[in-house]
Amino acid sequence: MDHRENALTIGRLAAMVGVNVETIRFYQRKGFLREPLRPPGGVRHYTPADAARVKFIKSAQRLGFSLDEIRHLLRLDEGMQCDAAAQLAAQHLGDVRRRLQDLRRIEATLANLLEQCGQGGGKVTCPLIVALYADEMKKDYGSGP
Amino acid sequence: MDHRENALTIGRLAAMVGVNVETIRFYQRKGFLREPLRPPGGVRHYTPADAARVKFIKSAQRLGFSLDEIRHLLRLDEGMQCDAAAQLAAQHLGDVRRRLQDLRRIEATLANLLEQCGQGGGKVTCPLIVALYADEMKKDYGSGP
DNA sequence: CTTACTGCCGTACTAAAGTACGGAGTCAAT
DNA sequence: ATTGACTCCGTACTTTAGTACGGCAGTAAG
Repeated sequence: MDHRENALTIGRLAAMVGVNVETIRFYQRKGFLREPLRPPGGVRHYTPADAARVKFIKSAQRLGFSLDEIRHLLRLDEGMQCDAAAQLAAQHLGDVRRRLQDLRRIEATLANLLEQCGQGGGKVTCPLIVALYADEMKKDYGSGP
Repeated sequence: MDHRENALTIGRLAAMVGVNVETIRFYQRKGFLREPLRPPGGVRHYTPADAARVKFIKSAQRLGFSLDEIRHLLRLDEGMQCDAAAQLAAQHLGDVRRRLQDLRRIEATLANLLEQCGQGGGKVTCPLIVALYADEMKKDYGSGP
């Protein structure tokens, strides 16, 4: 009773979640998706659960998790260990906040530089470039990765 | 009168700016650094200007410019075209702000999720994981790349 | 029956920004 | 003069997240 008409083939699954077919195959190779049921013909067909899983992956990526982190999350999902997931997420939140700080600093610097660029009408040297060269004095190299 | 004692060799330059020797060579291959003076022996030695240039690159990277963008910046530097540099920077500022927005959204979501994780003491399902699965409903796939 | 469309598969390729390696050559000091 | 550290050079490898390619098989329509 598995009328193949509306079977969820790889192509349909891919279209459904908005990814490339190759991406599905890639996830499978990497173990993010289990090998789905495969009736005699050899054509895999997927379940809505598979679609959900891929969507999960994509959602987590949108939240900035790497595939490696997502792999953990999925493992946790299998066991539903809330606290472990929360810990992972907390760690990730820390990362996100650090990146946020960096970006804010960058934004301020760039905006500032651009403002100066606009102002100095008669100056010969570009404040942006000068600032980048000057920046070297204010940073300590060797501490950062 | 180039007493080799304190000549800026590749190793010293690298240590000075806090990068790997191979990175210097890499920059050279990619045209970010000109081939430096090379007295008979074959050992390059660099000038403080080279160090400044590498530091420029690293500073710009800290501001989130890619090497490709930095290449432009450096070309502009050679001609000191302030307005072109400003335009490039403005464009980049736009990028930075977009990334900032994304990150802020991510931060809010994660923080929210974590808060819920802490609250629900007796719940079986993890809000984080559930939310990631649920997230699929709120996003439109197919519009983004 | 032929053409077209999918699906399946392994393999190879992409981009970015380096890192690592192995065999020479060179330099300063012991 | 020989050691040990450093340089030079080209080539190959790394990571992340996929994409692309080319050949073959099964199904559906004309």
